[in-house]
Amino acid sequence: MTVSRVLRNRGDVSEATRAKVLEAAKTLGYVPNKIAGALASQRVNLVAVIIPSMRNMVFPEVMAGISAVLEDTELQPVVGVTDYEPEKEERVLYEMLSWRPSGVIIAGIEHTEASKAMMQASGIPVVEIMDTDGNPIDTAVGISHRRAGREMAKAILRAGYQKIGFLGTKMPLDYRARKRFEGFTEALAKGGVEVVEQEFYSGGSALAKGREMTQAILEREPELDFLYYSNDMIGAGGLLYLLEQGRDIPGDIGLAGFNGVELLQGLPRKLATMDACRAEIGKKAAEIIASRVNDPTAEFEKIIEMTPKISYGDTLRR
Amino acid sequence: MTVSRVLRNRGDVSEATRAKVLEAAKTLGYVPNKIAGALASQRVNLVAVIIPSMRNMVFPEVMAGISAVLEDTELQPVVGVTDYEPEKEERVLYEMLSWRPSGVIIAGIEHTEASKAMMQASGIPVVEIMDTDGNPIDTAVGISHRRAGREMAKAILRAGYQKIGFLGTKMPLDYRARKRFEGFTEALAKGGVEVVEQEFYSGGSALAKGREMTQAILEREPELDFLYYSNDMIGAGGLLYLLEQGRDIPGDIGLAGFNGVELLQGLPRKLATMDACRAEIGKKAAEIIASRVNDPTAEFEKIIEMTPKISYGDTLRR
DNA sequence: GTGAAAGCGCTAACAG
DNA sequence: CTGTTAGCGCTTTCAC
Repeated sequence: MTVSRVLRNRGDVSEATRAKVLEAAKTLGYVPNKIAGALASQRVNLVAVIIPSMRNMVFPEVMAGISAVLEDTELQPVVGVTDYEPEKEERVLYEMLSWRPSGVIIAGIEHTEASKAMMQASGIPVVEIMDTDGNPIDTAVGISHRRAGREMAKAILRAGYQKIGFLGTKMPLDYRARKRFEGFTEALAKGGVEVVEQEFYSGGSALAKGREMTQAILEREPELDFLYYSNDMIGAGGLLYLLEQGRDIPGDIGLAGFNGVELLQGLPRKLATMDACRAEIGKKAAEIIASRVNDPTAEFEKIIEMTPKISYGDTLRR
Repeated sequence: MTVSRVLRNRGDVSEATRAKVLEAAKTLGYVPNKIAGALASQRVNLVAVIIPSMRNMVFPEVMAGISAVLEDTELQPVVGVTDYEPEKEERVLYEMLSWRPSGVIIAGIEHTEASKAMMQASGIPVVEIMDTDGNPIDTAVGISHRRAGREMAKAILRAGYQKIGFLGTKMPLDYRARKRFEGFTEALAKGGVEVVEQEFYSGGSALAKGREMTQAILEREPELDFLYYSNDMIGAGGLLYLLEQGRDIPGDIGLAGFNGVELLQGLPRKLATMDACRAEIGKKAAEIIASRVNDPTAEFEKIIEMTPKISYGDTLRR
């Protein structure tokens, strides 16, 4: 009836009735039932955002980019977390799709067959973010992690480091970290250099783990002159440790991480790193969803690759 | 019809038909429409979780506690972010309630009148978390920040520090930080000590800001012998700065933060802090929601106050 | 400008 | 065990 029209500012309603309705709604604490609304109108202004974790620094920033863009639209993000588990991703996706969102933004480009089928069948725009090394279902926005690893390797070679160590997470399902490592070793190999020693961790405070791992790897292989960390947090731990040891950085030994986290600004030395373009990725992904929701017939690119830049900081010679 | 029954494992269905339905559903990539289901059954297995920010370390941990508990139930968390703005909280709440969730978990105990009215009128369990200094709508689970401030002040007095500086965020709407500060000054006053100097910041990398602020406050007031930070991140920045300056900690100058973030484990010295019981709060809040959803008539406590413990670390004399 | 009627895709309750 | 029926609270469409 008329009430519905007022609450949605649609159609012509006289000022008088309009005011009356608003008044009544407020005093009653009335909140319209979107479930019924969505069922009737076949429209849900929700965008499913599916990410592996909230504790990674990376994803809150992506979320911020998404929120900033969607804020100016009718759309709202709803997040689901997968803990890096493909089956959980599948469950979360199923759950979210059953609410018939207007679009999906999902981290990564690797998914189970069932997940891919669901997204394909959903008929809504799907944007896979963070990684462009693969075949997107619909659109992918991100960086090439393989390339990121290669670029870092080249910078290290240019600087003349020779005995390289790699420190990372023990996560078989972190495809992006793995791709970086692959690109890294591949480019080093081209320069005739190889990764001499590796160290992996899981769980615990990343900063503390970074210390421990750095100590451990150097005990096993004291001759290392460069340490490449799979994320900035463990890199920062390593940096702190080496400074305490009085090592000459970046002369005697160089360091680099990955991500460009804000935290690094406050460290005694700036860790070399590579920006993962998190906020831009979120922004772009949200823009794509928004525009395709408004105009489902519009053309769109399949892959949008951002170019991360190396930041040399104080731990990597030029 | 029967399809509905098998998809929900309800009622008796023969194995034969059951298998057939499942088969068909899978090949078609069929995802049931929860919107219609919710409308018909008047049940929505969603719990609205409303928090100020995702970038605060604090809230991801609370979320983890909530998720861990809800994982074992039918319920699912859906998060909304308010950016510490009361009107945004109001909008987010309205939006979420319009989807008729089974319960609400909301950070803080201060809300606009409209927000309170909505929650009251919703008729669903509401748990206000993080803060117990105030009048909960329904149930509150958290710590008393006023008390937390007092406890820290007492520890500082016991240790004999005399000239205290306070460093915090420029956030008029961070009620919890303010309550801590109030409790802090109040308890100091009882010991005949007062906060000699203050410094506030907003925006930027907390670690870097902690450095700058510490330098600034000590330039203005070099005699300070204790610095109380409103969060661990700026405290960590201050710690790093003072170590570089070669200051004797905690002899010459003491430091303390607030929150007990994991990051602190990896610093050169352990910053004194006070645990905010984040994971426990999330867990307890989710348990309350879960039990009240299962049995709406059950009795429940209005306020559940946790007791944070001081961790002296290496920056506060005993 | 406002009301009335149909129906969105399910679930619940009841028949068969 | 399986089919039928009547809504859930809105939006949409069409009359008034």
